[in-house]
Amino acid sequence: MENVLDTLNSRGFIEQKTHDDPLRDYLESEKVTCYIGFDPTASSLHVGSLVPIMSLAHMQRNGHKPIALVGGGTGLVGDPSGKTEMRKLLTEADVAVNVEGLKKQLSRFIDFSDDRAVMVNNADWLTRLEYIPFLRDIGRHFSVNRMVKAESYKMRLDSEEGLSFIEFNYMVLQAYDFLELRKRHDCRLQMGGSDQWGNIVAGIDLIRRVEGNSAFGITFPLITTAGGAKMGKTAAGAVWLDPDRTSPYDYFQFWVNTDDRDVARFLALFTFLPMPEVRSVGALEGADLNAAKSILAFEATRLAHGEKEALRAYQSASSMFGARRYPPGLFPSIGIPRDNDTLDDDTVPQNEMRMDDFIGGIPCFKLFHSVGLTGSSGAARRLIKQGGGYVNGRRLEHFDEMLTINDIKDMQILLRAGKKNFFKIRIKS
RNA sequence: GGUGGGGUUCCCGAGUGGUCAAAGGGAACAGACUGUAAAUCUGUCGGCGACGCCUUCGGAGGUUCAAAUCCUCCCCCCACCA
Repeated sequence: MENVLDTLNSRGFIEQKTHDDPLRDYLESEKVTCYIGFDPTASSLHVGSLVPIMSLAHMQRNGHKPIALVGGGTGLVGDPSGKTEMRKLLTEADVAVNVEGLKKQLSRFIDFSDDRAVMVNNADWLTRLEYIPFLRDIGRHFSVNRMVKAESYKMRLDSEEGLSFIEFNYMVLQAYDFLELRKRHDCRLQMGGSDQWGNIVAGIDLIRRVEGNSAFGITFPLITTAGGAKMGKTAAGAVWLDPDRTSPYDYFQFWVNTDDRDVARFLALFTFLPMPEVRSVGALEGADLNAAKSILAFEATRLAHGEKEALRAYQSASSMFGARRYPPGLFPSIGIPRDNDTLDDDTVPQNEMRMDDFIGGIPCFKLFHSVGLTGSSGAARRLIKQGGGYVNGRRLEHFDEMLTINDIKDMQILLRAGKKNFFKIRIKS
């Protein structure tokens, strides 16, 4: 079997790693256990966490055993690495709720059955630590001189805001996690975002000092879009994996809107499609790339929300924007519908209104606002004034145009804001 | 604890009595161009059925015809000193 290191490398997961050859040998010679920590700062993971998640999934597919560590303990402290501001401290209750949410989502990507992967919560050991023994046993291994020089603290040390003592301790706690997992699960590989390098190396050092064992680390590159922005953010904020926060349809659309230049890279990172097929995308140009974007979106949605939701989202998009034609040779290995017989657009945002509501007529800008297509009715006015408001495909001329029963077509009214934002009102009598 | 510097509309950041819903930049949104892309150009960018009214400049009071701007107290941040 291909070394998982090569898999990760060819797919663009690796930014930096410790011990080149020993790490390779380690991964080749045995079934290893590796871990990544996830911050329970919210009750849902978002697209920004997908790289670590996928890397764990690759590990598992290659026969290794991943540990997903949920930072129920470290979440109480807050990681300052690479951050310009201190985070709001979470309460224990918040963290506990969030941990539950994360577990559920990770299970979609990683198989936790039969001990094939493990989920742990560092609150189990961190919250029981006693200060003095901890300082004497662990703290003595850390050099403040070195910590102060760590890149991860640099930004904060240089900033106006400074670095509080609680955050300064974060590195020590994360290093301790690694040691703990080494003891409990013989885990000797930690992975994480590039901002975690300092924390990971601190753990490796600690393991060596305490146990004399060597341990390894891999970091992932920070994924940015070709436009230079941090990947995974939209106007509405983060793109969440929780379907209640970001609907499968929006999730699908997020991926469809990928920049041309990012398509192949994202297919490699965020799907399991075989690399030879991914590389073939590089040959596509212009509008043909859109088909590849649909495939990226379909696969990404399928992984996060399941096949059924992915199909629904795909079909909704097709009915709103028109069906795609796929070059026949493109991605033979996936189950995206090649014909569009069974269109079903019921994942488009929608609500129900009564026929009676339209008898007196409703000013269109009010309606745009009330269904949530705009944030205020003033914004709806602007939208329509600027020519961005549509009803059933017809551009609205005036913001105060009245919508009446005559605008109901097939017992529905389709509103559109701008090019891509649809809302369907279903009418019941 | 002392001294000094700060907290402005999503973010950065001007503004030190009226001309301020508050410069400039970024982000965002819309339009044109396109391919549900990028880049570019144009417009918008607190709320309100809206040439007017209402709410905003850390919080609470006060001075004034008039306050983001002046005064008092309080909260928070930063630097240096202790």
